[in-house]
Amino acid sequence: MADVARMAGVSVPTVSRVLSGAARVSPLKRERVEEAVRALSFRPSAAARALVSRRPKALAVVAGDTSKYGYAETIRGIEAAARAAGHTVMISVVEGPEAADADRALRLVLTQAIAGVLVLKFDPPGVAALRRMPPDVPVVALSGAREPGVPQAVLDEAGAAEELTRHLLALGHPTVHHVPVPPSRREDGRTTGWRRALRAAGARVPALEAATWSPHVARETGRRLAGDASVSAVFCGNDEVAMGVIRGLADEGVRTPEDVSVAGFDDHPLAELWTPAITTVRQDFFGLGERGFALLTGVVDGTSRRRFSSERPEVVIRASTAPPATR
Amino acid sequence: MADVARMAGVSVPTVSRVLSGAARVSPLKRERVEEAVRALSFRPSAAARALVSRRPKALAVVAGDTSKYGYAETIRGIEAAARAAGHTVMISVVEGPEAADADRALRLVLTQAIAGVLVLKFDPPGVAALRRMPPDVPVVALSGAREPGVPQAVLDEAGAAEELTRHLLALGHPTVHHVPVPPSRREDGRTTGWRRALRAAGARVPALEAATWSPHVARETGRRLAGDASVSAVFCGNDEVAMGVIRGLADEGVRTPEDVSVAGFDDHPLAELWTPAITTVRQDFFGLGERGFALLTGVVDGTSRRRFSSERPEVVIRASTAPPATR
DNA sequence: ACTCGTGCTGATAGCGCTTTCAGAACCGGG
DNA sequence: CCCGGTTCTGAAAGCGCTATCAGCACGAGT
Repeated sequence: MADVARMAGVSVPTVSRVLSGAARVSPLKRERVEEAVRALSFRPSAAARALVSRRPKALAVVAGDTSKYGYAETIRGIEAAARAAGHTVMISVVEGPEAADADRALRLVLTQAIAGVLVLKFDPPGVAALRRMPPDVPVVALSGAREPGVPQAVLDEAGAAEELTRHLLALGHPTVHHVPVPPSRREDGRTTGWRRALRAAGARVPALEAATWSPHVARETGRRLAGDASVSAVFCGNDEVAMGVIRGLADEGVRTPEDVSVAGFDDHPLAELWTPAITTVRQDFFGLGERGFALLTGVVDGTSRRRFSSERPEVVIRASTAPPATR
Repeated sequence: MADVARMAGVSVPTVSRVLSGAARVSPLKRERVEEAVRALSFRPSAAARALVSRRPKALAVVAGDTSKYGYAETIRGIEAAARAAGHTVMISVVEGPEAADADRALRLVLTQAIAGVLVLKFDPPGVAALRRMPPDVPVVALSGAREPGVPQAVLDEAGAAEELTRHLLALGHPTVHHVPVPPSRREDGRTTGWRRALRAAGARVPALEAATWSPHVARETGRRLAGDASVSAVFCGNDEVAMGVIRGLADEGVRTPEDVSVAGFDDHPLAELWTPAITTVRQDFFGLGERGFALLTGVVDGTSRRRFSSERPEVVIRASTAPPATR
């Protein structure tokens, strides 16, 4: 910066003022400084800037996964919003549900100069990260169900799951089986909504199938379900699980939706292309990420009192759900 | 750090030595410092550290996308390797193929204190980012085809694509049509391999179908292809495109693989679950990310002279390819 | 007893920037 | 022509850490 100042014939603080755009500088000097910056292709050091100015333009995302559809889309939304606001995004993955896993992931980003942290609280590692977060770090959680505590952006999954389950019951299914994804707390919002709908309709509440994120495991579940004549509709924790279940049923000659209806969750980009096209709930993960970022900036600079941002996802009826077979 | 020093009854440099683990400190003082660090839950400032020590433990990933399967997996691999080495990962997305898009994305991370940059050169935005990279920043490119210039970790896509195309020809198909993904350079490695196999076999080289990343666009392509009796085998730029094509063919009553064989690329987690299970090429994107990180650390601290790391993906034959129909 | 390592420790000097703060330059009004 | 009020500018003081170097014990060698 001293080089730039020398070249432009001004002092270092003046260069700083031009670059940060904070204070007023005469047009002449501003012009000269900008020219020198270009000529020397000068890039200010964010490290030095963060060291002195105490409000870094960077944030960290902490998550249990980054490549699964919902996670990846949420991160994409965060990144887009952050980039638009001139913030850099750092990512740290929490490998497992233990406190030690969370500490390892957090240490990496908490030593960086960051304005705050966004935690993807979709699974046990995310919950662990949130629990281990030092109290002095601004944090916003992104999740599928509102909980007291930290500020959070949520997708009201329980409400949508309830509506989707009602849709299946309305088609005439006596009850709806459920293959959950691994819950982040005691019970996933999707499972809660499903249970609520069954209870409200006075339907039998079947035991939960084994929870999984893996479509391959879900395929096994589908095969098993094919042998159970009491199964006429299955609500899956997400679309990938639904794809596995549909495939597993098909392996055993059970057709969807003619013999068994299957519904998913998330509106995965491939859900519409699946055969049959999957009935699901459209989740705006990208928007969730954007809302999370907005919430965090509000928390950090105190411009906003808002601590919650909720959105209700939308049920999308497609071909994988139909009235029960008359068998 | 001064507080810690005071509490432990030592000097600030001694605390620094304990924390960085670089120099020798007497066990007694080390113990006292560690206790004080815990008691005060002291976290050293990475900004100050980077400012003075000049070799930051952070790196940036620049990519045209982050949520598509291959991208997300590669980033996951980078993050895992980086985290294991104590490095923080920053992410910046390049929105479009223009130099201005690249500059915007780069500015964000280049001002941060980073050891280097990993560019995902899978598409035009990635290429633009690479081109706009200042020469003084250590950089490694990750891509599907080796090119002169910067150090890079590659997946030899051309070789694998050639092998896959040969497989289709060996089944008896007179030629193989191709739906490419948008190429990062003049021509994608997958397309090159396909062309090479056709030429070597003396088969007719059909005109390329419209390039796309979108399975929905590919579905349209599939519908169109269904009307073309000369089409008996289709090699798609990736699995998602293959899924779209299969679905489009099915829309028009054309069965896969009985009427038309379809192959994909990447071994997407859902490829095996698709109906029919998709013949594809297994790409180790996670490993690509790991290799990219290793290459970058070698470039940065000069411990390694290696500038390339190449791996040959493996063809996976599944149910979507079969001998041509005798129609 | 005296020198010479050897190991550990602390004072000191920055890293590259922003933030006071005081001074210079200029304006219009009395 | 002097005054207070605006702008603008530069000198100086750090932000929190690490690197350097000198100093201090201590034991071994002469």
